[in-house]
Formats: sequence, C-alpha cells, structure tokens
Amino acid sequence: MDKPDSPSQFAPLGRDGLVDRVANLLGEAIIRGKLKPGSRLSESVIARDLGTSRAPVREAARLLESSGLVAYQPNRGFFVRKISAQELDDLYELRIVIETAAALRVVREAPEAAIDGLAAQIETLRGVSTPEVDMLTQMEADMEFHRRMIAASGNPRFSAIFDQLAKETELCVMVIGRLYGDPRWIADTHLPILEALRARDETAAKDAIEYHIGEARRLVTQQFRTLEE
Amino acid sequence: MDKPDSPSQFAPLGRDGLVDRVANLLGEAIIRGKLKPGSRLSESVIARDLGTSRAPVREAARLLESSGLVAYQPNRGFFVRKISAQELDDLYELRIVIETAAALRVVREAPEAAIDGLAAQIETLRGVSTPEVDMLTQMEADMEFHRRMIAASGNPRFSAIFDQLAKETELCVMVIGRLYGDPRWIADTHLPILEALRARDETAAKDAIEYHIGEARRLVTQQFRTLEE
DNA sequence: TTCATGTCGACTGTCGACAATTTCTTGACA
DNA sequence: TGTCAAGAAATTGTCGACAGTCGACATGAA
Repeated sequence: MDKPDSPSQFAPLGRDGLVDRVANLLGEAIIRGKLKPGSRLSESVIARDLGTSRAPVREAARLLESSGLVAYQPNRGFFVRKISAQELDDLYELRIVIETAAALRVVREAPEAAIDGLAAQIETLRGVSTPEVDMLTQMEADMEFHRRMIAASGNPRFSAIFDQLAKETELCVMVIGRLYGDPRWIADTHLPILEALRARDETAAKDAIEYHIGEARRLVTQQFRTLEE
Repeated sequence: MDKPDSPSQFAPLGRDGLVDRVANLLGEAIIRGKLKPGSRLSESVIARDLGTSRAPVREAARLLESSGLVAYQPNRGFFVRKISAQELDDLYELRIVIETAAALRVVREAPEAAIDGLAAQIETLRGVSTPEVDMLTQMEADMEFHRRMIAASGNPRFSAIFDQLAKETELCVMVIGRLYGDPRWIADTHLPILEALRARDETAAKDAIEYHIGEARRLVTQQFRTLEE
C-alpha cells in the first residue's frame, strides 16, 4: 500500500511532544488502576516524578479531562474521574445510540473487506477470551471490534465519541475489577452482530447491537451499583 | 468570603477564572466571525491584547480545541477551525442520531412541563424570526429549542455532545453569512416536532426530527459546498 | 530556471519563580 | 470534648524568560 518510489527508510521519528507522553503515561496509569478514582493528581509531584516542569503536566491533565478520565475543579486541581452508576448508565445508552447508527451505515454502505476485518477481530477476541489472559487485554480486544465497526461507518465523529466512551468504560470495568460475564460468552455475542452486517440486515443489526451492549450495560451497571453502597 | 446578597447577575466574570474569560472571549470572536476560519491564533498577540501572559491564553485555546472551534498543530500553534463540507455533513448526521435518540426518551418519559418549556421556546423563536433580527440571535433561539429538548431527555451526555455540535454549526452558518432558509419557515418546522412529543408518538417524533434536521443538513451543506469551490 | 542548502525571524515548548487560593494544623475558648 | 478561627503549609494560578522548532526568504549550484 505504500512506498511506491519514496524509499523513506526512516520512520517519521516519534516526536511526540512531552505533553502527549505525559498524557499517555497518566492515562495508562488511570486505566490500569494505578491511580484510583477520586485521587488527586498533584501537578507538582507528577512533574517532579517525571522530571519536567508543571506546564506539560497541566496541559496533559487538561487533555485527559477532555478524554473524560480526569475531572478538573477550579483552584483545586485535577482528580481521577469518579464515575457514578447513573453516569455509567447514561454512557451505555449513548454507546447504544452511536453504535446502532454506525452499524446501520455499515450495513448500507461499508465494503465487504471492512466486514472481513471485523470477522478477523472477533477471532482475535476469541483467542484471548480465556481466564488466563489479562482482563485489560480481553477488554481491549473487545473494544477494538467496536472501534473497527464504527470506523467502517465512515463517520469520524462516531469514532471520536466512541474513543472517549471506550476509555471511560475501561476505567469503570477496571474499578469493578473483573469482567462482567464469562469471557467466552462475551466474545460470542459479537457473532450475531457480524452476521447481521454480513447479511446487510438493518433490523437484525440494530437488535444485535442493542442486545450485546444492552446486556453489558445491565451487568456492568448492576455490579457497579453494588460497589457504590 | 462571599456576599449573601451578591447580585450574581453582575459578577459572572469576576468569579470565572481568567482562562474561562479568555476562552469565552475567543469563542465569541470566532462564532461572531471576527476571527475567520484558518486564521492563526497567536498566543503572544492575544496575551498582549488582553494584558495577560501566554499561559491562560494557551489553556483557553486548548479548551476551545476540545470544543471544536480551534485546531491545534504541534509546534505551529492554534488556528480557527476550518470545517470542510464533508465534516459538516458528518456533523449533521450525528445531530440527527443524537436528537432522534433524545426525542425518543422525551416521548417516553419527559414530564409534560418540559414539553411546555419547548413550546415556549418555539414562541420565542417565532418572535425573532424576522429579517430585521440579527442572524446569530435567530440561530441561537433555534439552537436553544434543541438544547432544551435534549436536556429534557435526561441524559447529560446527549447535551454535552449537542453543545459542541451547536458551536460548530453556528461557526459554519456564520461562514455562509446567512441563514439556510426563510426564518419563518425554519421556525415553523419545529412545530411538528413539538406536536409529536406532545402526542407521545415515537415514529412521528423520529420523522419530524429527521425531516427538520435533514432539511437543514441538505441546505447548509449545499451552500457550504459552493463556498469551498 | 530549478532545486538544494543556509540563514533569519517569529512562534511555540518548557521552565523556574512568585502571587493567590485552598487545605491543614493548632490552639484558644465555651 | 467539640467548635471555631487564625495562622501555617501546600497547591494551584499566573507570569516573564529562554531554548527549540518551523516556515520563509536568500543564496548558490546544476
């Protein structure tokens, strides 16, 4: 697909800014549960730990804020976002809306090749869907399927929203500490979605999405509510 | 600490941080067309003009970036976002998705009082829907109806997305320089939505939303494409 | 001319310091 | 013992300065 005549033997040299590196570090730490929801993100200590000044840390925190992982309180600083069961429920409702809309577009106009990519991702997902594999790995394989499906819809707006929702979802599941159901079962409920997309069946796609995400919504929010006391 | 009788309507600026004030100023300037899409937002000159340092300006710009009004290029700075016709089309597609979903929830569970508020807003909209009134005022009255309807859905996520889309929509319409149709007609196409919500008719609500926003989408993107050459 | 290279100016990226605000501590007092 | 206020400590908000990077223009060779 690339390098027709330009033998650019050098990779574009990752010149991520300092801000992006800090943001990735913090984001990872949050999603992996190293930083618990509600805990303070002190600019000073992070800056000292990373050997930078506070300015990049601050910008990174603002970035994470717009990603929904961090909450900002004026004159008080940044905190790892604490998501309520209600917010989680709203989040899943939005996911259903977005993914249903994306699936309809996929049914209508996505090329067959894109759907093949989804099938491959389900295989990947099934491959990691065993109790031995790290939970985060499983969840990310799951999310990757949804990400690809939404990308196949062709509307980058859908993808942008999903990326944010996915991060917050991961955060919540990490808080719960385990997946919301049997890994194998979770992987298999993706199959009806794929079949509906293949068959170009709008109604079936809508139903499959609503069932798949709806079940996750039900199970996750339920477990989440028990944690809230 | 605080004044018990402080007239909060006179001191909204003093309480907001400097960053928010700068962000509002810049956002207004962009939406009002004082800053044309593609033009550079130089941190230095803005800071000098406002009598602050660059730090608050930078943070404000990042805020506007997550609002979609400003684009950021590493090592080059901030620019007023230049929206393509394709992006505008995607934006409207998302608006249809979100507002349809919100309308369904309103039909299902919104209290009657909320719908009354929508009716009142349509009256306000009709009041300003004359050629003499400022275009931005008309558009904001229009957007306010949608904002209230989505707020009535009870899912703050829908509102958050809409607020961003609304700003970008305003930006695009300002670029076009005039409304996309007869003001009176625009105001009146809100009525079927209201009636469907009142009647608690899901299908009618969906159709009314799709027609209303779909027409705007068609007209706006069409006019926008002619500007792109 | 046309392309590559060198130089310059303007801007952003990062920094350390100080001011403003919040939070914690402490001790007086009922 | 509990409450509250004043001060201390810690943290955020803002600032001015300097270094790093990018784009534009000039210079020179093919």
